[in-house]
Amino acid sequence: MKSGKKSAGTKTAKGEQTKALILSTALELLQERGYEATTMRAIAAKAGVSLGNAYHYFSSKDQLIQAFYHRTHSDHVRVSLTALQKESSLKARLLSVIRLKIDTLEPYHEFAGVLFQTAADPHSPLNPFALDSAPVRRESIKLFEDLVAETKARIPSDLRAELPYLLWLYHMGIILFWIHDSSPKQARTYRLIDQTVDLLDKLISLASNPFMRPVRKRALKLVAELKNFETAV
Amino acid sequence: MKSGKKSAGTKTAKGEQTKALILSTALELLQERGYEATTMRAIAAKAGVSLGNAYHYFSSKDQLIQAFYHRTHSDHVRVSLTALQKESSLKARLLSVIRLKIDTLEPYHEFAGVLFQTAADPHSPLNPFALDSAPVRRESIKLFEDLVAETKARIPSDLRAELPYLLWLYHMGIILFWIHDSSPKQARTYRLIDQTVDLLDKLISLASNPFMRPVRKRALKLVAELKNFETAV
DNA sequence: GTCTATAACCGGATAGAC
DNA sequence: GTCTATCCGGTTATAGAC
Repeated sequence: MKSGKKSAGTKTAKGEQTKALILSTALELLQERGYEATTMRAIAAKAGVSLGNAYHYFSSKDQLIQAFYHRTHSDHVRVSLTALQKESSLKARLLSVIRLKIDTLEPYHEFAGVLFQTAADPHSPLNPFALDSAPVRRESIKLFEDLVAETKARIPSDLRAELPYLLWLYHMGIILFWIHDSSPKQARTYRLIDQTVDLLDKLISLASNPFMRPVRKRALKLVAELKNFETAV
Repeated sequence: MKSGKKSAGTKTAKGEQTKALILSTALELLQERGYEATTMRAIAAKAGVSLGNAYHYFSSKDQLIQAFYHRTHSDHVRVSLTALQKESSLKARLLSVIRLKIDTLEPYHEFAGVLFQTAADPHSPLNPFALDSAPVRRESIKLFEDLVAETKARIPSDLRAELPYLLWLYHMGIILFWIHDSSPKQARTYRLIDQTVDLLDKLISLASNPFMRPVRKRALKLVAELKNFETAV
């Protein structure tokens, strides 16, 4: 997955319609056949447009995948925000959000691998070491900010500040595991989530302990540096 | 990067030669021009063989990249083993090995991204959640076993058992960072290495403390499970 | 049976006419 | 905004040479 150029702006209502048609067709095919078998030609044909026209709206196959990612991301944020209203403890909140993420992605397990190969690409919006510039990623981390903000757990402010990013990173790790998980209904991933959330909760308490302060300070300084990494080339 | 079929065995001396020629030509071109610009046709042309012949020895462009990875990996193991003879503390040993890894990869920074996009592919030998089956990966972890084995730091045996895998995972993370690092001479990566090794050393001591036993036990059980994950599809 | 070559296929991407 | 024609490069089929 390469960094994407912008897709053509849709200036007219008709264009908007065509674009939406192409995207939904692509999603259907991706779900049915997986990534490789879903050729741009097949998408165009099924959507009843020419190949060239498909490229007019999505400048690459990647753009289509990005668009897919946006969609699942929005879905996830929406259901998560609802769920968060029902939970107050950090642990319960985190558990909900992560489980919902996997629930959201579930229909696309077959081809999700391709999506996250992206994380290794310096230009990807999922790049874990990039500045906050990519909107998807910023939004994605924002969810974890909300998650942390409204919990009343006693967490030192230095840790609290970095926790959203750390949890986002953790969630990326879970997704990576899930991609590889071929157990029935991805049961292993859900088990892993239960166990890791439990552990994380304990580790956060531990790290909040005053006598951990020096190590914590040092670790957090590192994390901040990691994050504010200049990726511009 | 897809999982690779086996390349044709080289049965004759001449074949061996041709194969080596193609590989070294590919490496040159990759270093000169990067991944995309190094087409199979260009490799074949520069090596003075036909396209079909190149494919006889490397059944895909991927295979070529894998072969490259093997080569840098062997280089790294070799220099690391030498370096390890000079260091006894865990911290110094780890620092050497990780720095040398980046040194080894340095000439290929330009196109390394492609290489590690692979890690997200369930069939990749770099897959962090696969069984130990892939030889490259097993060997790769073996280096960290050697690293840990001959250090006399007081580490509880449960942690000691998982430490090689954990350090390998850490080293993969460093590589991921390095791929994204466009600072001059990748200075940021080297700084990150210094800082993280320092921190890891402290964390290992901390985790070795008897009062950490419950958390440690729990975390290690998780790690073992993570690792012995059945990837077969 | 191992090598080597040529020709073709396929799918992502682009150019340019309408 | 839409199309057709074309490029380009990974990959495959296949046939002849050692």
